[in-house]
Amino acid sequence: MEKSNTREEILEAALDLFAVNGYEATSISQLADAVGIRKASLYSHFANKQDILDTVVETVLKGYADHSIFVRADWDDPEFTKDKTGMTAENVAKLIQGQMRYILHDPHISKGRKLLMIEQFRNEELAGLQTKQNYEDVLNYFMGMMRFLIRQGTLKNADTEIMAAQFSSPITVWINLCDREPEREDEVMELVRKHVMQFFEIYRK
Amino acid sequence: MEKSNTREEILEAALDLFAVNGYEATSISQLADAVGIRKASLYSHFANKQDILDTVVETVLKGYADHSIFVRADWDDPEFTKDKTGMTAENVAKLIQGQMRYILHDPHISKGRKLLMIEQFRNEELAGLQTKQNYEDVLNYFMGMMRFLIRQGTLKNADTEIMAAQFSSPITVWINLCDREPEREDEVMELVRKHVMQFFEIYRK
DNA sequence: TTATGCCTAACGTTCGTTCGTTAGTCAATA
DNA sequence: TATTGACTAACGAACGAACGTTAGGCATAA
Repeated sequence: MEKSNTREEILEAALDLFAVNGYEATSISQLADAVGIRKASLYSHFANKQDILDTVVETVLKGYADHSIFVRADWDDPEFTKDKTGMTAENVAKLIQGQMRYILHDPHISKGRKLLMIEQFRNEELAGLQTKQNYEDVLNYFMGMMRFLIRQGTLKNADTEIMAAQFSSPITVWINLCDREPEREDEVMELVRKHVMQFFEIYRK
Repeated sequence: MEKSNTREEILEAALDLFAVNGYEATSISQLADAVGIRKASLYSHFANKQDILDTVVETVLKGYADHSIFVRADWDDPEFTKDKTGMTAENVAKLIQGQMRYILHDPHISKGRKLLMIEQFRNEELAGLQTKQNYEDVLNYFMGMMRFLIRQGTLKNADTEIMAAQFSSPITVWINLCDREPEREDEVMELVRKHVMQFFEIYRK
């Protein structure tokens, strides 16, 4: 018989449901139905409902730490930036669009993001995670990028924290829009292109 | 005997609870406890739980239509802009800070905003409201402002939709941050000041 | 044999909702 | 002025359904 992976299926279904309905509004029965087992069987894998949420969050967190674009980049490391010499407006626009497509469509990332959004006012731990992942890490990443582009002579010198906020915030807002209305992705991608082009224009040295 | 306003107290408490826990995760008993009556008494005022949500949303919507800064402004109307001649970077920064303080602290507005945020993936009607109120109306307002500032000769000519997105998105992101971590409001207000100053600088004609 | 994974059944609690009752208000009527 | 009846808003009690959780049984695999 195949090795059972029910535990992973439960976590998968839990993330699915929590990301749309939230933790409290998702019932053990719904979750069991989604997995295709009886609800009592869930307790062969987890101590209780809270344990499922904790494990889901842990998994999301680990996936983020392992795969996030934003925490792994180090714009002060020559090794990281050695293939970043052709950072024209067009290329950066394409880069950003690619990163957006990835974080919009990767199932774990997008559901994790929605979960944090939904639970941010009820769960203090998740509120902190939301600030770190979708604000501070993003801001830091783009601050590094701005410093690099200034150092390169592509952009003029200015407060990099503000530059990073002005560059990244429209993207953050548009990602949220796509999470809500996925059919607007093409429209948003065109806006992103225009945004990046115009940003490079106005900050051009 | 005093005229009873239990119905309004229920709606008040419902908005309170829905904005933090969401609709499904808020129980009729919690709501009754918050108001200080028995849960059966709620049914003297509303047909059922859904009716309470509908009325809350209706109320929030009406309050928004009546008081929103963003839908009432018409930057093409001379009557509206006649006292807007002194729109220097400093003055706009102060204006924005004032508007932010208002929408951050007005109880109805802030709770309504949180409710939309929490319910945006579950409730299609509220998803549409979220897009309209916190994206499209805001963008339109600032597009009008940008057109005005270009017409005045304060800012250089550029795609006003992108300008408005670049101007408003950091503000949107920071409002969300303050909703989650209110103690960072002062820090955010300083960022807003810097953002507006730098925006006027880079787009200066 | 032991351990695992899923099952059925049942637990006590809470859910949203309905019912009938009661006390108080108000206007019309006698 | 006093009596009546309609109306309202609150109540306690109870409903069936769903909640999260536990216990015990029964296969299969190690």
